[in-house]
Amino acid sequence: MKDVALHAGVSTATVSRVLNGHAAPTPETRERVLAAIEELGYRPNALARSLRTTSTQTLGLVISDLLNPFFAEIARAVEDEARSHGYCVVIGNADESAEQEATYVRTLLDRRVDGLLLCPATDDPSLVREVSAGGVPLVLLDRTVRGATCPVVRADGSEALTALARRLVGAGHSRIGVIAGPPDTSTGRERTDVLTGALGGVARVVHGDFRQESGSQAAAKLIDDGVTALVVMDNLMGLGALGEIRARGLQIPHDIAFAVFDDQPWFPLLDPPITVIAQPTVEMGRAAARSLLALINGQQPDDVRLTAKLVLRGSCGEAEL
Amino acid sequence: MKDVALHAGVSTATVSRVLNGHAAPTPETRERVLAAIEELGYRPNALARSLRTTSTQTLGLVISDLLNPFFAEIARAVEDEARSHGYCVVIGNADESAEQEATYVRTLLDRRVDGLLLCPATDDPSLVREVSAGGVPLVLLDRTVRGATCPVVRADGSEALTALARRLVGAGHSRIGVIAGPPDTSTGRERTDVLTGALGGVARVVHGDFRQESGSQAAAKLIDDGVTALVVMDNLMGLGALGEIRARGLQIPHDIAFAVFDDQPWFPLLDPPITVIAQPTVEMGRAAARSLLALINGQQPDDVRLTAKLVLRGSCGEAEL
DNA sequence: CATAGGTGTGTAATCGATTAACTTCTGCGC
DNA sequence: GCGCAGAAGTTAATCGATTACACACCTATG
Repeated sequence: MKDVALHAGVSTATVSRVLNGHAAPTPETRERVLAAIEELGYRPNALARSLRTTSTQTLGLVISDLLNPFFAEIARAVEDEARSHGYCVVIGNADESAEQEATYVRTLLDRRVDGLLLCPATDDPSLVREVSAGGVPLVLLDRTVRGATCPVVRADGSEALTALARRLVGAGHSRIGVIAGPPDTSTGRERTDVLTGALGGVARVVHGDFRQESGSQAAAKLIDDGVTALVVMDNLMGLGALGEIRARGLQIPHDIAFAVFDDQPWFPLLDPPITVIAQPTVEMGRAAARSLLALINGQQPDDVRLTAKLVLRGSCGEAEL
Repeated sequence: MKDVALHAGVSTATVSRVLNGHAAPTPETRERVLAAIEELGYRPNALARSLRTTSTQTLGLVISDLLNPFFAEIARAVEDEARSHGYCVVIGNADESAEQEATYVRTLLDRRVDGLLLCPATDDPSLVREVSAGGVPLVLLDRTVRGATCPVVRADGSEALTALARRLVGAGHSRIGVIAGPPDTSTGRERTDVLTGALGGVARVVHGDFRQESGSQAAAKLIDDGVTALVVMDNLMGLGALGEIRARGLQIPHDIAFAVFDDQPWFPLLDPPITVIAQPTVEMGRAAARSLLALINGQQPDDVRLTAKLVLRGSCGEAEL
């Protein structure tokens, strides 16, 4: 920057003003400075700027698994929305581990992100408190924690789950397997509670860890237990469960009815296509980014609750109804 | 930091020395400083540190599409490897657009990443030159550009493609559709060249843009053209092509043989399971990160060329052979 | 007992920007 | 011709770290 100033025969202050579109400089001076910048191929150092202004124009996003298309889609949406407001997004992969999550959150805070979007790995509120204590704007996404005091953006699947339960029971299933998420995540618990509530006594619940492998294991257990329908609470576990069903040569929906929470582009391609509860991932990501930006600008955004929708495709024997 | 120094009754220099595990401080001083840090909940400002040291301990990764599981997996691997060496990764989403790619690259450079990993959207070398001119370590991943002078990490599918071609021709197909990537990407061209070369005159090539929609359109065109086999050069286009095949009620492999470049976890679940050429994504990501770190440390890593493997599953009528 | 050599700390310059406060210059009114 | 307002630009402090150099103190040595 000093070089540019020298080259243009002005002071660094003037260069800075030109760069930031500030009040003062004469059109003529401005030209000279821009020419010098061009000629020297100068690019301002974002670190120095941020240090001075205490604003990095960056949001942090900590998710539990980049490989899960659900989170990938959310990340993409967050990024789009952020970019359209001049912000960058730094993504952190917690790998469903509370420790890694904490590590990432601290790293991001150390780098002075202007705000943080978090999909908490567990419902333990201590990390959230730590962030809030540091005064950094925080929005929770997809999952919440106990006694959260910050805005939360999530999808509400109650209606869809209830409708699904009604359908399964109506179709005569009297032993229905539920592959749930970890009981220490809000989504793991809430979805399961709603579904088992709606199913009455016919539900058999096994908890997985939101990963493919746990899906197949849980499916194996439930099938051995004689269930005639399987509802899986996450797409990766759904993938695992499907594998197990295939491996055993069971026919969907004849031998077993099947449904998954969270849609995937390839679900319609299976035979039969998979019935799902689809979450509005893009809207969730955008809404979360918007809430965070509002928070950064000193506003107090409300919680956002979007509704997930039941999409009937055939894997629960809809044709037969 | 000044507060910590005051609190511990030492100078900021000493605090810094304790923080960085430097030679000097007495165990006793060290204790006092650590206690003060603890008490005040002090965390060093990474921006200031980076400004001073000109090292951010951060790698930039610019990929063309986070929603493509292929890139998501690579990103994940890069991140793992980087983290294990104490580096963070900032991911940028170019959306298969050269402009956005350039924007992201510049943003990352402005933030002074220590090195850059790039999956170039086109084979135009100007952006690569720009980065190199800035003296920032750069490694290309998955794709290369014309006259690249930096290390490149990619998967070689020649053998697999040749084997696949032999199989299809051997099975009697005389009109084989190829859905290729954009001709201005190195992978788009090279894979297609190898395959069409091995197929002789029976290939019908349509170029897509690595997105689902273009896959269905290309498939429609080729099927109308009467092909009896379809090879798709990327998993997203493969998804689109599959959709088109299903929509037309065609049976794989009876009515049409089908294969995809790049494996996906759900391909084995289809009926029949999809024959693919599997790329070693995780190894690609790790290797790229390692090459970049080597470059940062002043070494001169070689290009890395991993081999993609043909996985026969049935969608090309393997059972009948 | 002066002197050299080590140790542990402190002082202050530095990284590259932003910006408050100040200087200079121009033009205008009386 | 003097004073003064307002515009254009400069000087220098600042953000929060790192680190070269200086300094004080201590011990071993000739």
